[in-house]
Amino acid sequence: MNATHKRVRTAHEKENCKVVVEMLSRIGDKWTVMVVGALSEGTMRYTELQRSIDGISQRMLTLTLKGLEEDGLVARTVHPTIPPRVEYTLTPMGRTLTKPLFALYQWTMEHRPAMLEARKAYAKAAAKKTG
Amino acid sequence: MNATHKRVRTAHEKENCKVVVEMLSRIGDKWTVMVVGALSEGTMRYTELQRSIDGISQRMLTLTLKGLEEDGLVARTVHPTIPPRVEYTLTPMGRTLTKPLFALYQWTMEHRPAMLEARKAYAKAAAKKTG
DNA sequence: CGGTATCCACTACGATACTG
DNA sequence: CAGTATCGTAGTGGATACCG
Repeated sequence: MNATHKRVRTAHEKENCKVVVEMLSRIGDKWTVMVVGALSEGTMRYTELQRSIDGISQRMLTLTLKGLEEDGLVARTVHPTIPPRVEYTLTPMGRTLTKPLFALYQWTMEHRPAMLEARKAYAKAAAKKTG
Repeated sequence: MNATHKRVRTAHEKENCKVVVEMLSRIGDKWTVMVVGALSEGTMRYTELQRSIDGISQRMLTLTLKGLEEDGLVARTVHPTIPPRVEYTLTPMGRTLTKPLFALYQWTMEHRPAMLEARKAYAKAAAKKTG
């Protein structure tokens, strides 16, 4: 609180917002969330991931895994056998990410129906104006 | 827990993952988070938002606000004065969104240093390989 | 003031082909 | 099996100009 009528400083001040945005751009994209989700169930091989994540291309799987590895969220282990066996697993830090992701999941489940409703209502209102 | 060595069913099963992804694609993008962050401090006018969100274009501000309004997360109030005065505010549902966003913010603050470290280490390791 | 409309650059991504 | 390399395209978003 301060003496003026103005706001208190919250977590949503500009600077703080930017780091969330920065994070979201790295971990909040479609494929990254899917990969983290898949790996949250345990270690997986490249092809397993590809099969378990519907619609992902080799290119995107590779890029996504590289990004996660670069950020220290996923560990890559190569078993130098023939044929090669490469396993991916969440690092301890990577595992902690599932918690806020789960918070988002809960929020989603709780509010998705209302949002879908809102969208229908919005569409209806727009249609009324147009037609 | 179940009898097999396999996983228990978690929030990260494919289907559930998809709704999180779907949500993220609507509320997880750069500008949406910035707008929600700005509005978490209270009602704001269009131009105020534009000034407070660094680098946003009119186009994106308008599109983002429309999206949020469509989803029932932001309410738009037009005061038919001259010059016009349009105010945006988070709906009750919109305000609940700040909570999981805050969880993400906390995670970010906690793990960002480690991630930056990891990235440096990764870059160094890559450089060593290349020569 | 609070937008809309148009254009255009950039990039993200899928498809495809090839490799150790 | 686990990738890399290349290409074409569709969508994203900034810049600019204009409107009620």
